[in-house]
Amino acid sequence: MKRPSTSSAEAAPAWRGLRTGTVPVDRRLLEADPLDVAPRLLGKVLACGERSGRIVEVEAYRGSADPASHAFRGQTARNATMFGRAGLLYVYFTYGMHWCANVVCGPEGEAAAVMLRALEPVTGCAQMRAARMKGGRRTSLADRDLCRGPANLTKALGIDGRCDGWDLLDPSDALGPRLLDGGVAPPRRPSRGPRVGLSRATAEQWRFWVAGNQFVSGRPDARPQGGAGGT
DNA sequence: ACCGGGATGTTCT
DNA sequence: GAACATCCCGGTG
Repeated sequence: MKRPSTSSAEAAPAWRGLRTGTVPVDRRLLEADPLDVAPRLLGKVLACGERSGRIVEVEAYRGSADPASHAFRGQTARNATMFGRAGLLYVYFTYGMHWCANVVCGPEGEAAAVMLRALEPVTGCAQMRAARMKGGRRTSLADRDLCRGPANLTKALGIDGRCDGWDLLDPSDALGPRLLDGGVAPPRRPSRGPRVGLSRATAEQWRFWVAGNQFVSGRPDARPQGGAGGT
């Protein structure tokens, strides 16, 4: 028999199988420019109840300096959380049916956030799958697709508008959404490119992801760094 | 593989 | 009234 010995095409992430970790992310890490925060969130863990996943893809939104940001034209009822302290969860509703989750960063009073676009599931896959398939017509869902895409990951973790403004770094809360540091260093050289789904500021390369990771949304890395050799 | 469109409702012009 | 930080399905090569 020919067993698929998928060698290079499906290289497993370095942190596969590592523990989730229980230490909240240091808030000081988030009190910086979202362009610096975004790549440093790669490898951190977003958890909600028993469900958790490693962050593998993010986008930076730079508030008043960013025409594509919800906060570009100032504060409104929807984006108020973006102006809060670093570490809050900004959740908004879009396209009439989807929720998207962001980690607020920067100094309080300044609107800045990092949108979470994809997670690599770590725990609670069964719950995630149940949440994703609820109300849908799907009959199966691969682990790889559980938290792939910003709206998919919120649905998988059960995050919605009720979570807007939640403090992700509150160690006393083990049921709501939280941001954990499992001691895994972010990739030394993350991939980056334009943000997805925008009509403004399309030249900015403010999307960051773990190179070659299978759980990133969109198409996998066409070229995993220096792949000029093989076929 | 790639592209096009529909679902669905809040937000802002 | 248009746009929207999306997703899924079905059509076509």
